[in-house]
Amino acid sequence: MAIKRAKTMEDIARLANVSKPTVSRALRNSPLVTEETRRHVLDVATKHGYVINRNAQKLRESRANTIAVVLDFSSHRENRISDPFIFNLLAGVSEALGQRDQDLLLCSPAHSSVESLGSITTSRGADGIIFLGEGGRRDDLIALAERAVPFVVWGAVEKTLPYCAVGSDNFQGGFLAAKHLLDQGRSRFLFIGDTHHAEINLRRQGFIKALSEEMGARAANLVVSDMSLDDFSYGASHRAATEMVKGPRPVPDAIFAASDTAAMAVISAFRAAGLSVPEDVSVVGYNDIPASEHFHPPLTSVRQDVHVAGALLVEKLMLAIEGRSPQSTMLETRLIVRASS
Amino acid sequence: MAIKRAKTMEDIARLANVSKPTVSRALRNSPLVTEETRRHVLDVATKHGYVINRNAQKLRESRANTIAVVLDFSSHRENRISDPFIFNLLAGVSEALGQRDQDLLLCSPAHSSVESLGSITTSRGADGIIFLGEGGRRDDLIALAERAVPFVVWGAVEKTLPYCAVGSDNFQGGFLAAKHLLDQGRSRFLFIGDTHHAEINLRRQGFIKALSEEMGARAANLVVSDMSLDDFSYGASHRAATEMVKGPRPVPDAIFAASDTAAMAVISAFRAAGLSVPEDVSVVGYNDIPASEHFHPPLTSVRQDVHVAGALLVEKLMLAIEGRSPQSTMLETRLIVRASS
DNA sequence: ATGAAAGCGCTAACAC
DNA sequence: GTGTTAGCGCTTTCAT
Repeated sequence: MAIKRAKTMEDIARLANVSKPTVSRALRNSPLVTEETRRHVLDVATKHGYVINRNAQKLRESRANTIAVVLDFSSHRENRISDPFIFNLLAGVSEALGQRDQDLLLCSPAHSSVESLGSITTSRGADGIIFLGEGGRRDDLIALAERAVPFVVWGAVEKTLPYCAVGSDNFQGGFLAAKHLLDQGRSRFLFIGDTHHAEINLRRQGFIKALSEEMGARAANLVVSDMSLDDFSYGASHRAATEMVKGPRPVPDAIFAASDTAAMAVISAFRAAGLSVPEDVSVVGYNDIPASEHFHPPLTSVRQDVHVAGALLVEKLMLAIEGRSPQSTMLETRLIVRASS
Repeated sequence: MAIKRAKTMEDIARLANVSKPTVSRALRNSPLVTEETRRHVLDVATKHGYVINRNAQKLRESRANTIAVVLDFSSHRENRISDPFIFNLLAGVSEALGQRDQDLLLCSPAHSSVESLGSITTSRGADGIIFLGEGGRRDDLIALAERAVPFVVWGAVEKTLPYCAVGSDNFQGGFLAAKHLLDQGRSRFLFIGDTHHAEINLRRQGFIKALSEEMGARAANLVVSDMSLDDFSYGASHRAATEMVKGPRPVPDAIFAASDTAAMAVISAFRAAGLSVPEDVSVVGYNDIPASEHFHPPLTSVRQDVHVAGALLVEKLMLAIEGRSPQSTMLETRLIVRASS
């Protein structure tokens, strides 16, 4: 059997007795071609299994119809961090891109600096970039905003950012968590999370805000403490919580952890130390990952709609690519109350 | 500010006082260029922030250095199926591709038939395809194997497959699970899983095999039953298990569920019915998803190395692209014993 | 409504 | 070692 060279537009043109541009127009549903000709061309094309060469098309056109999505796997793999939230987000983005017929180029930042990621657009491999998480590279992102690279970021939303961000309303999430814990009659509060992350810090601010509003009413007998973790893995959280339980009494009776994984670890450590959840201590997590519902006890958590998030990220990026300047948006958060609180 | 047109190779050539091909050679570290010239060209290129146009390059070259990865998000989203195993696999593949400097084009089968996915290679958007899960489209994959499209599949590994597959040794996994349950002195066995899936069916076969080997020794007082679920979600599994507990006694005292999610659901249902795990019933799951370790009780599960799996998938696909015919491979499975059994 | 010609940015063949 | 020429497969003028 002879080597099969893929059919080109020229081949189809010859087979259909028309010219190359006519084939092009027919395939693109141009109004400049007779319905009859179009039918004929399409017939011939499908019969011969013709598929357009995307690379030639991309070279010729100004747009690649491809979006680069940057997702930091590495931090997830090494410690089996188990917070699958980011994957749900990826699914949301994937679907939104599919609806717009955009290809999704998945990039890992591990192998490439933000600098070189920026060049993915100038190298015309993609029209724009979606960063799923700022991953401690905010400075790089700010630098990238200077260059004419269309991109949007899932992460903390702040007025001062020079780029478009979409993110959960972290402040509101923390606020809701605190309100709920106050409603349970708790008084010794603990916040768990690495406040070096902007998102986490906002959650803490909302948390504190709700508590301080309450201060007056409750004769200032509220106690707020912090446990900062720079490693969100289950293991690290568990160790830290175990240490804490061994420490000075009384231990907190209300915990807000900035991730479900950490919340689960803490619950586990507390129970191992003989404390009951929610009897002795109420716990609230963040992200409402699927496992939270099945945890024992089922975990109260702050949920955000990843589906909407994905659609929003894509929509804004499209605007950015068209040269407009989309606004950042915060997504409503919702407290899913379960047995852990 | 004037509109910035991206610099082309020609621009760099002019700026460096050399010809276009020389720039090309310099960038590609061709031995056909003086070290001095190369330095000079590279200097000019970096100084002017030149990045090569990947589309032009792809059009010209026979390879795109891009791999399409097909991942069925939809089944995961709708019922929050929560088995993040496939994402870990994606991470493994992503890393392996990164190491080989291959781009990863993420495709959702929802928007595209296998037929059209096959054309992604002929359209030169990618050199080959990695299917992460056969997702009930085995017939399509078999059809695709007829066409000259390089692809590999994560899924069931069987001698008769006309394509290259990489997968966990499902038979061995089921076998190990049964052996372990037998070691716990159990006698009323239940297998949970949709045996229409080839992978699941193999797990069941290994499970049955181990039990039947034991039959002789134990005076045939073993009981084996099945619970088939066509929906692996936590909710469906939970409902089915709840029904079962209400049914005729005695209930099983040893359960092997073909996914961790289902295992968790069953444990939860059984405990709600007043049964204890592992006192009354031992449970073993499959995949060892991160949540398994944190479940209550921690779940015994069959683990497979996704990191190795990703590397293997990529390696074999590369061979396929080079025109060779890589062999299918089964990955060793390991039983991670935890408190649930 | 259709065709002829030009050119997107790159690399491979061939000259020198 | 370097430059010249040609062409990858497509879309877009510009004719007709």
